[in-house]
Amino acid sequence: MHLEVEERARFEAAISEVKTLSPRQNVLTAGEPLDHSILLIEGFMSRYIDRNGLRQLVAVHVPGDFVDLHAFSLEVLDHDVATMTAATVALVPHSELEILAQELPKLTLKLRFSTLIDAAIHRAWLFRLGRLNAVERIAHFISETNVRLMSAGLSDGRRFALGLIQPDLAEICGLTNVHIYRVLRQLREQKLCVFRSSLVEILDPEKLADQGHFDPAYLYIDLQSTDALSSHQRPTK
Amino acid sequence: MHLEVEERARFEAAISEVKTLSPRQNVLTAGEPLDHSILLIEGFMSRYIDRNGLRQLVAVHVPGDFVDLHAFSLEVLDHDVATMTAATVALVPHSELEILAQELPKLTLKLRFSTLIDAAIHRAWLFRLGRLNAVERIAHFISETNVRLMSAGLSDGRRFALGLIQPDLAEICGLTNVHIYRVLRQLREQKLCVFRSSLVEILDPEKLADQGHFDPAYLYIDLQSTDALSSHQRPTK
DNA sequence: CGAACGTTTGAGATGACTCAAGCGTTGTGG
DNA sequence: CCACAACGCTTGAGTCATCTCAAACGTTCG
Repeated sequence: MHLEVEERARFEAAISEVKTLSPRQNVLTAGEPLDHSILLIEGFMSRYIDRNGLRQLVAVHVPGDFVDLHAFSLEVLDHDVATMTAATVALVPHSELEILAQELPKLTLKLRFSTLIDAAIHRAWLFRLGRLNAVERIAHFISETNVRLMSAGLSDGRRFALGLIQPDLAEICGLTNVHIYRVLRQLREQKLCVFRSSLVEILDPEKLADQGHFDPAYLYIDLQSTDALSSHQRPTK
Repeated sequence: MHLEVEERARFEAAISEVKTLSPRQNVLTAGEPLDHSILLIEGFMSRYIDRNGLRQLVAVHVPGDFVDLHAFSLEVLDHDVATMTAATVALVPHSELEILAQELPKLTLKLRFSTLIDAAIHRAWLFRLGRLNAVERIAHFISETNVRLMSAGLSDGRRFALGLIQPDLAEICGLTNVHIYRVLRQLREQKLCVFRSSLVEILDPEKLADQGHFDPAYLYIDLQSTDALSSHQRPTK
């Protein structure tokens, strides 16, 4: 998200606390009332639905993402939030967000835009789960994550660090972890990409994207320019 | 969505055109720039992703829903929009929405709230596709639709009209239409529900919801009160 | 050093798919 | 108004992708 100098300053002043979180830690639980939102500064976090022990990830967050900005309006979340790796987060009280909203309408537009991107990513995940087979799902996820991390300055387009393990991929792609292993082996043998727990290496980004029917348009990222915090193309309105 | 008298009047004044659409008609195409949003007044509409001929529905809209309010900020959609049945829609120019946003901040909050519900429904669909089997997916979808239609005053909790055919269910649930038939037969034989193209009859709503691991919390509907337009619980902020 | 957990591998089961065909219904044009 | 085409529904047989269960091995962490 591209912020003007003043916006950034005001936004940073609104942060009530910066916290370090340990890996694999539950952070928020569905149904809890919330009075602040979380900005992810470093590390990876996830949002997931857990019903009767059936766990499905609905989002993976990379540095620069607001993890639960939607809680500002919804007040209560319909899902849980957890860290995947160790993480640094900034807490922003909803009361401060309300003040910011009134004083900096352009910033509000940018924040709203980011919740809409979040929804667009949900839709891409729906396509992935509904219409792609196992190999294609993984290829799609890795391609998507690669683009998002490039935009955050955390991937060079071929290699990036990711704190995910095979059971995570299973919960993301609606598969079992045993099957994830077989799919990863296949991607390795096809020389498309190598997934080693904490490091992903994409050998052929274009073929991988093809295999996953991936087109980054829905991320609304201006691939020409990136900035440190994360760089969803800014709304022109 | 609950609107105050003034809000409703101003909102209705913002409508530039009311249109009747024929069934099974494409209305918007991904990538097209948009300068207005669509409010569905009567009938059913869908949003779907089509990549290389693979079609996946990402949303079904019922009367009272804004179909593409997110286009107001995104400007371009990442998916297509179509009618499922004959439909009546109201067009609201984005320029008018912008004026409304400035003059009626509370209305803006309500509109934003409705886009967040939209995202919450996406997440429930992710759970459905990622973690439920065929019978459970259909049970979940029918239970969800029942609650949404009750809230719109279009279901009594046991019967409702729906313009969907079996291939639609297939594209919603990530299954093939042949398999949809077998699942529907099973639901019929289990005396849970009967789906007859244009009429859905739920014989045991509670068991059906159980079967689909369905909990309506994510719809943020106040099930005590309903109103004609649609009645997402209004944000208190 | 042991426990917990992730990874790797195999064998067998099964849910959903594919292909194929007949039937019913709807809409349309002659 | 009838004939036909298009499309949805129903059914069966066979295939295949993914799951389940089980077990061994490696790694990390306390």
